[in-house]
Amino acid sequence: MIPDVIDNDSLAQCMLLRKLSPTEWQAILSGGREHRVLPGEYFFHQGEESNQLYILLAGQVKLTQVTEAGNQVVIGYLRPGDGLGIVVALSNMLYPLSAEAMELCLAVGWARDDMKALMLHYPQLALNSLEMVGERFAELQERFRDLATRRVEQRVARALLRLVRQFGKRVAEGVLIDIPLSRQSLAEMTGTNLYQVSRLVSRWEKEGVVQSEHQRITILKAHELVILGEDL
Amino acid sequence: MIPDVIDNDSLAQCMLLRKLSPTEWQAILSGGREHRVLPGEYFFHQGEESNQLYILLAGQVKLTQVTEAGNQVVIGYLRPGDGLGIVVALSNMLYPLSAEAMELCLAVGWARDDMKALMLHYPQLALNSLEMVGERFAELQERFRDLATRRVEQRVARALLRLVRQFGKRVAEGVLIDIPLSRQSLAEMTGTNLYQVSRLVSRWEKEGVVQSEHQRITILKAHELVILGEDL
DNA sequence: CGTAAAATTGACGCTAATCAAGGTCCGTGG
DNA sequence: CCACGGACCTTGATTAGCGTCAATTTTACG
Repeated sequence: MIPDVIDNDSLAQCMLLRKLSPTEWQAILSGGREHRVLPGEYFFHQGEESNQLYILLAGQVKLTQVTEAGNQVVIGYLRPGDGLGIVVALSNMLYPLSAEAMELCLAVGWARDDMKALMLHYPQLALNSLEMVGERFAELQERFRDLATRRVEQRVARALLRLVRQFGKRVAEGVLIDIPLSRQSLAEMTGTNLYQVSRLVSRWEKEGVVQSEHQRITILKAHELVILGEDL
Repeated sequence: MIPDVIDNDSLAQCMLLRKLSPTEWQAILSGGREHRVLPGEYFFHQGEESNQLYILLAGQVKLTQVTEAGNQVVIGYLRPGDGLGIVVALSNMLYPLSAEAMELCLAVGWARDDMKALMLHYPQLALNSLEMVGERFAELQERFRDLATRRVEQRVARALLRLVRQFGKRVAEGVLIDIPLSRQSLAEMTGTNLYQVSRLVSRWEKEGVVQSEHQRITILKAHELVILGEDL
């Protein structure tokens, strides 16, 4: 049974459950299990058998890959309402990446076969999943194109803008990216190294475009970043 | 009505229709329309409203994107059995890329809403779609990681190996990549330019790893390419 | 046979990765 | 509360990798 922590408001805005009735929510959710994951712990690791999929209800999650050579790549970050391992688990693949909780996370998890059964019974569930995957797919494609065609400066600028869209929080001076964000992670998102990122952020800070503290970046002039990202 | 050209054999191996019965195939296919697309023509263009989705039955299709700056990126190639615009159309997005027929193509196309209705009626259809998307997603993620962490030489080597897996055809000397493949296209797949690709292919040809004619590449020593792709 | 597209090769210059050295911030335990 | 260690960040110098331009050759196709 799903605890009271999961109120109807947070469920209503979850894309997986759209166009389904609250009574159907109950049926679907009771097929899953509640999971709590502590900061620093993992939902799953790259390379494991994928037999479990989740919907994140609270907390932030970081998705990373490691290459054979040991290089890390940050695939992205998740917010409440996002899905974890949905396509992967349904395709019987190994998890292609690791999902780490950046703070205390609350999620609902289903066994692969249970979710398949649910989807066969509530086809709208599968349609919603397709839509969720579609958005993620589009974003990955955009980032792929960035990596293929743009220079480091533009890629980092655009990565910051994406993070603003996802985690932006209005503050007095501008928009704060409300996750702990190291130079290293930004580099791993944009296919470069921490040195380049550090240089860029330092320069932008001198120019008054951004403002940065330890692991925190605030965008002061988003329009400037847009221009930098477009390459002119 | 779907013509006889579409025999049961080619349908049986189409992932979209797996775990469905031949009578269900008929119902699903009769909700769609047959399309023929001539070489050089397009299923759809980047930026158009996506209200149509397809399953490719015969022919090869090239997926490309253009950036604002005018750079082309090759997202990939499709074979018979692959889907076109499935996620995109179901997510009510604009087509994020263009799909060009490289030869005479035969496909079944559905209107977005018709396919949604079919999926609600035959949930297995939606599950199969999710699985198809999953594979494509994993491949894109792999290529993203390549772009983020590997040097040009490795990326091109690995792109060739992927193409071998997809379009490889055993010939006397080795494995032919059985699509017209220009240096330019190979460059657009790997985030570099035709000059680098030309140099690499020339060198590999001197070393006896590959053999190339106009727009055709044959891999003679795949294991060598694997080593090059791993970076040692 | 002529034209346009595709491919080759060399030279040059810039971008970005790498290495090194030192500074800053943070949580932990004495 | 302060000292310490580890993670995070900065900045400069160096160099390798890569993109770009230019000139030429090869190939396909009408």
